[in-house]
Amino acid sequence: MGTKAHHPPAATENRLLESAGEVFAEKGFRAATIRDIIRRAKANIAAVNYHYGDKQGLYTAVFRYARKCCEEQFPVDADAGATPHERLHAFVRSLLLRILDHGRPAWHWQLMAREMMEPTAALDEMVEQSIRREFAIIATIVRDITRLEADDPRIRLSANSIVGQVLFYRHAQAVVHRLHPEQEFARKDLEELAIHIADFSACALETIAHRQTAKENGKHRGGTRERSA
Amino acid sequence: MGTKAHHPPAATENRLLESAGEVFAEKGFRAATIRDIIRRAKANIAAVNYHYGDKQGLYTAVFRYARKCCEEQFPVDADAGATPHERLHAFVRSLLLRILDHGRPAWHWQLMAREMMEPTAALDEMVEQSIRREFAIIATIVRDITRLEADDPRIRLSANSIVGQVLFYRHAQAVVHRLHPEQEFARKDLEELAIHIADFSACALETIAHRQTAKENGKHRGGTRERSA
DNA sequence: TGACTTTTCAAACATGCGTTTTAAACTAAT
DNA sequence: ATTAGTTTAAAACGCATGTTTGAAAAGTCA
Repeated sequence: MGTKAHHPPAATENRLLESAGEVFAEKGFRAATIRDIIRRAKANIAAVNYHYGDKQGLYTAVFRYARKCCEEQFPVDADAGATPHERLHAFVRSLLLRILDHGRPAWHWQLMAREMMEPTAALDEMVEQSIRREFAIIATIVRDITRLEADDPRIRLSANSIVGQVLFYRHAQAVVHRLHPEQEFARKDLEELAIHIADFSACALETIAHRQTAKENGKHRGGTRERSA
Repeated sequence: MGTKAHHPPAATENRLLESAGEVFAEKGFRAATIRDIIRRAKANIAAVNYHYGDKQGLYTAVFRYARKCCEEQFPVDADAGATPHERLHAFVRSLLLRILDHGRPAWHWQLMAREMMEPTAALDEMVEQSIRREFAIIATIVRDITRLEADDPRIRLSANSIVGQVLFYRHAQAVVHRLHPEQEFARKDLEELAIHIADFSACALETIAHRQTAKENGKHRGGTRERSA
């Protein structure tokens, strides 16, 4: 069986994390079986108990590992220098690629999507240490484009609208595949998708911005035709 | 082996479907246990095997039942008479309420959301018999507002963007709750949400429409500043 | 009523799961 | 080489689950 180096601390631990990540993302916590995981990792069944206590311990370890990997691979670039529209596109593009790129650690965001839908304690950690920061970024971009007051609820709602457009392609991917089989998800297609979503959102935000400036400049001209139900 | 409902019009069968719907939506197919289902339905454990063959059979029966209920409760109203903007709002509002309204059969769309994320054969049936029709409706609305050619890919993308904004609040509900605890989801809040999403989308679509008419009216003026990466 | 079908029931079965146990293999320091 | 400390290995345990079974109950129709 030759290849085990012991000093490099945790050769099998890493294999376990990788395999477990795949399986958890693929099948979900409950449906994932330890025997499947250790088989892919070429480890013994007692390894998970020895290293992580139990299945739940392995899961949280995998989740932390996934977060670490994501952050290393896609550092949060506030990129304050570029224009708001460029930052909007960069944000959308980054999120879209992270979520859909078939790059190697494809299971990271599949895990996250599962947690969003069926939250465990791991989601709290993720919200506080990652999502909240990301949301602040997109909220700032929205504010820069619309010139709305910082506490205007439309900022939060618009940020949700932008993120929602992106996440749609992860959460409803199966539906999109069935509905539009011609839609591919290669790198090139993702770039086009990012352009559309950023453009669609920018159009909406700009209109909101125009309303805003119109309201500020000429208050004598009654309200600026707010669209309603 | 009887597959048919007989003289007593399936009293336990209905209880079984309702209970199973709750449990499947709550826990997912795998994590749901037959013993939990039959306990809530006050039925015997062999009932599911007798009426539906096995767990999988019960699941597909539940799924069909949920679809039937949804369609009865929210008939697809093309409502061709109203203006495109009104139809857009009606569509968004209808989808949002279906997805998030805490009305009695709240588990229907939770099931659907699960299927979107972890598709089984049931999803194919759902796409062909429900989703495709709904998508055609929103695509028509988008086309009416933007005046784009029927086969312009932007129609499909924009429809996705609209639906994505709505579905976000179902798929990422747990994140929204943690990120913005002040956001409530009572009926009133859902109405406001629907107005925002419809408005946000209408703004984007109108800008696209303006580009379109500008392009048609004056071709001498080079392209209308298409936003790009 | 009495034969016949349909439905309900309690119990058991078989399997796969997470976990534990016990011992062996390996490494590193004495 | 001996020792102590880690890591891996194989087998078994206990339990929950989906499923099956065989009979009792309820219902149906002559």
